[in-house]
Amino acid sequence: MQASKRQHDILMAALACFNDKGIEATSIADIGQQAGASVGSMYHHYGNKEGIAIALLVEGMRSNAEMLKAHLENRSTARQAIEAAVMSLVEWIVTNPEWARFIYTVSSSRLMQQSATQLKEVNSHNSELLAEYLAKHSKQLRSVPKEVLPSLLLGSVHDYARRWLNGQVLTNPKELESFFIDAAWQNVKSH
Amino acid sequence: MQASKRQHDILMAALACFNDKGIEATSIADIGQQAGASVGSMYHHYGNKEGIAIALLVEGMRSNAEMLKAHLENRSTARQAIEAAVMSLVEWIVTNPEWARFIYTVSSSRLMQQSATQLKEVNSHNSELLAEYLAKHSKQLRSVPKEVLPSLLLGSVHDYARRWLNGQVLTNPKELESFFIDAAWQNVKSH
Amino acid sequence: MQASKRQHDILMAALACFNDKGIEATSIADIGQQAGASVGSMYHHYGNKEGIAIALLVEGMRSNAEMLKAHLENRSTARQAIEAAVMSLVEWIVTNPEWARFIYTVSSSRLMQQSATQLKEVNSHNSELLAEYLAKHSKQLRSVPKEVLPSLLLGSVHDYARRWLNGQVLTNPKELESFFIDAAWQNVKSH
Amino acid sequence: MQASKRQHDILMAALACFNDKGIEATSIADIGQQAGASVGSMYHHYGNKEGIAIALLVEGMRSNAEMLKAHLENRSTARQAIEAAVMSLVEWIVTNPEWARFIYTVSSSRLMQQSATQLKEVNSHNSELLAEYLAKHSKQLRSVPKEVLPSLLLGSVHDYARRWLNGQVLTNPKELESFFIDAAWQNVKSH
DNA sequence: GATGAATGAGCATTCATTCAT
DNA sequence: CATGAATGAATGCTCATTCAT
Repeated sequence: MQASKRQHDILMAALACFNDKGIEATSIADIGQQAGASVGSMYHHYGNKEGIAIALLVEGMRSNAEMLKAHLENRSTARQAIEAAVMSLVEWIVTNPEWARFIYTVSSSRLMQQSATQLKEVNSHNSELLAEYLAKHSKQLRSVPKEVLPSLLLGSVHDYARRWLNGQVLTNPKELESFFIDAAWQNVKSH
Repeated sequence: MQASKRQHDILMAALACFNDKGIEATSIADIGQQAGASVGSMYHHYGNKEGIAIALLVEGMRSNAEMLKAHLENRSTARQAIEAAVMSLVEWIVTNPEWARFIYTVSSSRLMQQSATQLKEVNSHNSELLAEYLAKHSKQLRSVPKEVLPSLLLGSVHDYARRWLNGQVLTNPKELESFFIDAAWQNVKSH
Repeated sequence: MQASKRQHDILMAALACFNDKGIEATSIADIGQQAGASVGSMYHHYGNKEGIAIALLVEGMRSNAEMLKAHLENRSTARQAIEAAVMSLVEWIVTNPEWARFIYTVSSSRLMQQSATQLKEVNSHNSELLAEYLAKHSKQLRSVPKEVLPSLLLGSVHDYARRWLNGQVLTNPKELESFFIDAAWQNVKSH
Repeated sequence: MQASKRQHDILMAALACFNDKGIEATSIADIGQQAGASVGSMYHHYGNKEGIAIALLVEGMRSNAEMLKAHLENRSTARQAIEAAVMSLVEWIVTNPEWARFIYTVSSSRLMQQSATQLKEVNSHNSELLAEYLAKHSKQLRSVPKEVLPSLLLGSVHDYARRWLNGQVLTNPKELESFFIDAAWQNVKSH
C-alpha cells in the first residue's frame, strides 16, 4: 500500500500539530483541518490517533536508519565509522527538525513503551545497524559496557539537538559537528 | 508561606501520577485521590493543573541546584570540578529518579517555554552555577563555544539517564559513573 | 444550511429552559434533555451555550421584524403607520410570549452588547424599518430628538409587556391595545 | 442595626460587580475582593449571595421611594403630581444609574418573584404611594384600567432609561425630561 | 466579627470514535 | 473512499457554603 497524497497530507499535518501543541493536546479534528481531510477519512486510513502517531514514528525512524546506512557505506576504518555515525545523525536532525523534535518528545512517552510490532522491528534494526558495524573494529575501540556505548558516542549530539530544537540554543548543530565527532572519538577509541 | 503538609502531599501525588500516566493523562481527580485532598483544595493552593506542574518543576530544579552547589564546594582543580559536576548529576538522578523523569519529560513540553518568573530564575541560576566555576580554570580547559559546553560535559549522562529512566537500559548510572567522568574530562580538557 | 429539525428542537428547548430558570441557571444538559439531543450535538451545531442564546435572539428579532414589515404594508397615513407599529408589537408579543420574555430579559445582559455580526445586522435593520417609514410622514409628526422617539411611541407597550410577561399584571395586552395606540399617537403627532 | 462601613463596602462592591458581570456570573469571592472583605465576613453579614442582592434591592427601592415622596410634597394639582412623578423618576435614575441598572436587570429575574417579606413590603408601599396621590385628582384624569396606568405614565421613561443605561442611546434623560412629562400628561389627563 | 482553608457538587466544554449516507 | 452529524464519557475548573482558628 503506497501512501497516497491524502495519507501523506495527514501525516504531515499531524507532525506539525503534534510539535505545535503536543500529542495529547492535538485533536483528530485539528489534524483533519490542517490536512484538509475529514474526520472519517483519518479513521479510515489510520484507525485512530495512536495509529497516526505510530505511522509517523515508524516513518521517521526508517528515514533515520536509511541515512545512517548510506553514511556507513564505504567507510573502512573505525574512526570513519564514528564520523559517519555522528555526521549522519546531525545531518538527519538538521534536515528533518520537525521529525526529530517529534521523536525526541515521543520517546519518553507511553506511546513508545507499548505499541506495534512494526515499531519494535524498526527500532531494534536501527540500533543494531551501528553496533554490527563497530564490532568489526573492536580492536581499535575501548571496551565499554554495551549499554553505555550509544551514550558515549552520541549523547552530546542528542543533548545539544534537544536543546536546539527547543530553542534553548541557536547555533546550528551542523556548525558544531567537529566538536561532536571529536567527543565521540575520544570517548570510544582505545587509549 | 511555608509549604504545608497538605501542599507537600499534593506535589508528591502529582509527581507519581505524572510519571505514571503522563501529565495530560493525569486528571486532577487522580492527584486528589492519591494525595487525599479535595479538588477544591488543590485549586486553592496551586490555581490549576499547570500550577502544580510548575511548582514541581521549580522544586526539582532547586533541589538539583543545591546538590550541585554542595558538590562543588572544596573542589580546587578543573578536573575536580568536572568530576563534581558529573557526580552531582548522577547522584541527584539516582536519588530522585521520579523527579528526574518528570523534568526530562517536561523539558520538551510547552510548560517549559512559557511560564513563571520563578522557573526562569531557578533555571538561569542553575546553569550559571557551573559556568562561573569553570571560568576559574579556563586555562586547563579547551576553548569551546559556550553553547556546546554543557552537551560535551553532561550529554552522555543525560542520554544514558533518559534511557535508564525509560527502562531501556538496566545498569544503574552510578555504576557507570567513571565512564561519564572520563568522557566529560576528555571532551573539555585542553589537549 | 437550512435549520434541521434537530436544530429547531434545540432552539425551542433552550427557549423554554432559559425562560424557566434563566440563561445562566440553565445547564447544557437541561437543554439537551428537553430537546432529546446529546450534548455533543448541541456543540456541533451552536459552538457553545452563548451560541444557542444568540441564535435564539437572532431568530426572535427576525420574526419580530417580519411581522412589523407585514403590518406596515398598505398603511398610507401617519396615524395608520403608528397604529401598525403598536399593533404589530402587541401582536408579536401576544403570539410569541416566550420569545418576547427571552428577548426582554437578555437585552440588558452582556450577551446583547458584544457578539455576532448577525445580531447587529438584524438589530439595526429592525430599528430602521419603522424610522424610514415615519420619515415619509414627518409633517404630521412632532419634531422630537431621534433617540426618544421609540420610547414615546412604544415605551408604554414595552413597559406593560414586561410586567405582563413577569406575571405582575394579568390583562392581556391585546385588550389594552387601544390605550397604547392612543398614547403612541398623542405622543408623536404634531400639536 | 445601622449598616457598618464594612457592610456598606460590601453592598457597593456587589452593586458594581453585579452590573459589570451579571448577578449569576459574580462570585462571592469577586465581591469580597472588590470590597476588601473576606468570604467569611460576607456570609456573616448577609447569609448568602442572595442576601446581598436583596439588601441591595431593598435599599435601592427605599431610596427611590423616598425621592418620590419628597417630590410629591406640596404638589396640589394633578398636573403637578404627574410632573413630580416623572421628574422624581428621572432624577433618581440620573443620580443612581448603577442602582437603576441593577434594579431593571433584576426585576425580570427569579430573585424578584420569590424572596423576602422585606422586599414585598417596600415594593407594594412604593407603587401605592403614587396611586393614592393620583386618586385625589381623579376628576382631571382619564379613566383607565388600573393595570395600564403606570405604563402610560412612566413607560416612556423606563424604556428610555433602560436603553440609556445599556449604552444604546447617549443623551442624558434629564435633558429629555420635558418630553417625558408631556407624554405622561397627554396619556393620563381627561380629554 | 474576621479570616481563609477545605469541601464537593455542578457545569461547560472537549474529543475520540462510530456510522449512515 | 469521503463526509460530517451524533454520541456520551471524561475532565478541568468554579463556586457557594461551612467552620476551625
